[in-house]
Amino acid sequence: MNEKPDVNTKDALLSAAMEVFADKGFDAATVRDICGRANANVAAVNYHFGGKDALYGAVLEEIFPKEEHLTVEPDTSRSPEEHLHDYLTAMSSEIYDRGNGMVTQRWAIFLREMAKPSHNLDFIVQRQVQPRASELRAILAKILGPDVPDHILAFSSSNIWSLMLDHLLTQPILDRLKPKRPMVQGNMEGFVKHIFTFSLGGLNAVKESTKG
Amino acid sequence: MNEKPDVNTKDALLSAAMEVFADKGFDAATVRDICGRANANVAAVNYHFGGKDALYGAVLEEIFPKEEHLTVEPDTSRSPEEHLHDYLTAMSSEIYDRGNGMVTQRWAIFLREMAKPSHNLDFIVQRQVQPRASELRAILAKILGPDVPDHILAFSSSNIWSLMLDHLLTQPILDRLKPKRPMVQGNMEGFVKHIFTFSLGGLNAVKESTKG
DNA sequence: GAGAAATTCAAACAACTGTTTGAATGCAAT
DNA sequence: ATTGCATTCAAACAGTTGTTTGAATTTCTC
Repeated sequence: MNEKPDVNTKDALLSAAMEVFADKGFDAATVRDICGRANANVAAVNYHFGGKDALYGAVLEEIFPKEEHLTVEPDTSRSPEEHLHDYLTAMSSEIYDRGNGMVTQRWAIFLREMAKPSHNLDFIVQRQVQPRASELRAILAKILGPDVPDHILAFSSSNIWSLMLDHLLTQPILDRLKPKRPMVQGNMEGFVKHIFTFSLGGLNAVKESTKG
Repeated sequence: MNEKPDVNTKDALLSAAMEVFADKGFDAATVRDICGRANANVAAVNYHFGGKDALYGAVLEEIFPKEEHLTVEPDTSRSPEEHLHDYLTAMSSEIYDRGNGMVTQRWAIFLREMAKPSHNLDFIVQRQVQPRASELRAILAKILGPDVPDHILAFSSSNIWSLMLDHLLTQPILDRLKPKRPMVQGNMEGFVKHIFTFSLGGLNAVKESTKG
C-alpha cells in the first residue's frame, strides 16, 4: 500500500545484503551480519522482505536489472571485426571494473552461481547472459560466414565468452602460480588488445578449417 | 547398495567424504551426511580424522595425489604444435571424463575452490595446477618463439587454460541458453579438434602481432 | 492530541551445526 | 578368562542458524 519515499532500513538492508551476498555467497551470508551492517534489528529482514531467500531474490532483481539496450550499438559502417573489438572492450571493462561496487558484486554473485547453481541461476541467465550471448553469437556469425556449422559457432561463442571471463575465474589461481601472472586491472587495454588478437586469429583458423 | 565390503570405516568415511564434499562443497557438507553414507557413527569423523577440516584435508590429499610425471611425455620427434595437441587431448579427456568418479570429484572440488578460495587452494594449486601450468607454458614458449614478451606468454597460457576449462565452468549456463549449446561429453574429439584449431590460430596471430 | 497502523526491538524459539563424552563393544595377546 | 587397547555408539553439549513473538516505539491519519 505504501511506496517508500524516504530512505530507510529497507534500502539499507538491501544495500548491505548486496555486499554480504557478493562477498560470502548465499549460504555463508547470515542475516545477523546483514542486519548489523544495516544498523537494523535481526527481525528486520523477515519484516521487510519475508525471509533470507526473498531478500536474496530482491538483491538479484536489483543487481541484474532488465536491459533492453545492446552492449554495443550496431553500426553498419563498422566491420564485424571492429564490432567484436567494441564488444570485447565493453564487456571486459565492465567485468574488470572494480570502481563500481554494484557491478563488482554482480559478477561476484554470477561467479558463485556458476560454480554452485541454485534455482536462481535461471533468472540470472535470462537477465544477464542471454542478451549478451545472443549479441556475441550474431557478431561471430558474420565473422565466420554462413558456411560454418552451428556447433562450431556455438563452440566459438563459448570460447570467446570464456576468454573474457578468464581472469575473473582464475585470478585466485594465477595469484598462486609461479612465475607471477599479470593482472587485468591496470592493464585493461593490453588485455583487450590481446584477447582481440587471439580471438580473431582463432576464429579465422576455425573458419579456414571448415572450408576444406 | 548398502553392502559394505569395506572392513575399514576410515576408508568408508574418506570415500563418502569425497562424494559429499565434491557434491555439496565444504560448507554445505555435513559430517552427519558423510557418516550416514559411510554407515558410521557421527563421532567417527572426529575419532579417525580429528574433525571436519582435517577430513577435508585428507580428502584433498587423496584426490590430488602427487604426480611427478608430465601430462604428455616430451617427444623430440614431435613439433611443439603436435605437443600442444597431445596436451589438449590429455587434459580435456581428463576434465570431461565422467566415467572416473574420483577424477570428476577432483575437478568439482577444484571448481568450488576457484569460486570461493579457502586456505586449501594453495595446496591444490601446488599439487594440481602448477605442474600442468608450467608444462603448458613451456610448450607455448616454443610455439611463440623467443621474441614474445613474458606477459603475452602468460596471457596466452591463461587463455588456453580457460579454453580447456570452459565447459566445466559454463555448462550450467550453456544448459540455460537458447539456442541450445552442445555438450563436450560424447563429442570429445570434436571439442579437442576445435580448441586446438582455435588455440593455434590465436597463438599465431599473437605471435605475428608482436613482430611489428 | 487521540487512535490506528507501521515499524523496531529484545528475547526466545526450533532446527541444525561440529564436537565431546563416557559407557559399551570388539579383539588380539597374555 | 583376563587384560589392555582400539573402536563404536547413543546421548548430550555448545554454538550458530533463520525465524517468530509480543510488547514497545515511532509514524501517520483524522
